Amino acid sequence: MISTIGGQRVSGRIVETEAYVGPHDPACHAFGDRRTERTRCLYGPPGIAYVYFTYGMHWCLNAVTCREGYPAAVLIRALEPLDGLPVMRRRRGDVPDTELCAGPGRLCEALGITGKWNGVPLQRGPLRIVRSGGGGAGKIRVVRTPRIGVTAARDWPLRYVVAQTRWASRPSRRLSVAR
DNA sequence: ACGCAGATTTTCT
DNA sequence: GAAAATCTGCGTT
Repeated sequence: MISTIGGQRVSGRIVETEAYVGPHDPACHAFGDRRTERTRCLYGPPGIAYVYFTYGMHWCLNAVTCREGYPAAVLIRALEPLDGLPVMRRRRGDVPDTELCAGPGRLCEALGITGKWNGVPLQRGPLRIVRSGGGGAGKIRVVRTPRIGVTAARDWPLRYVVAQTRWASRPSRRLSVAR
């Protein structure tokens, strides 16, 4: 994905995501069909950003999926930094490369994402998610684990991590193979 | 390398 | 008023 927020181009390859699926997912913000100001974009058309604030200091980016009216989204949890590492470091501080975008709050800070970008389209504009550019997508192995920081529905593993990547928010040791 | 607690504020009960 | 889709720093092993 690519961010040109603030006139600075930075990009990275998505290596870790989590799914939050509908009003019957106990971990979903819209569990129990909660239509509130915060979850408004979750119910919107697919392909837009759902950005929320949590733990008093962190922003998290989701891509809204499924159909309009059905609250579902994919949380972007980690990126392999590709372009604009100096810009990321300026925003994140002088941390090791592996910690620049490893975690939903971290990657939002590295990309300059705040609540201001809630509801923007992700196909065009300053925040874009594009198909992997020739990086051998389709050949990669993806593993599946329980979602992080989620106590509800631990038996419903909806976290997806590129196998053996060093860029995830935590190591993916021995895990079941997805898909 | 690992575990724990503190930070900090939005959102909803 | 409590909990939260987290991160960091500091303590101990």
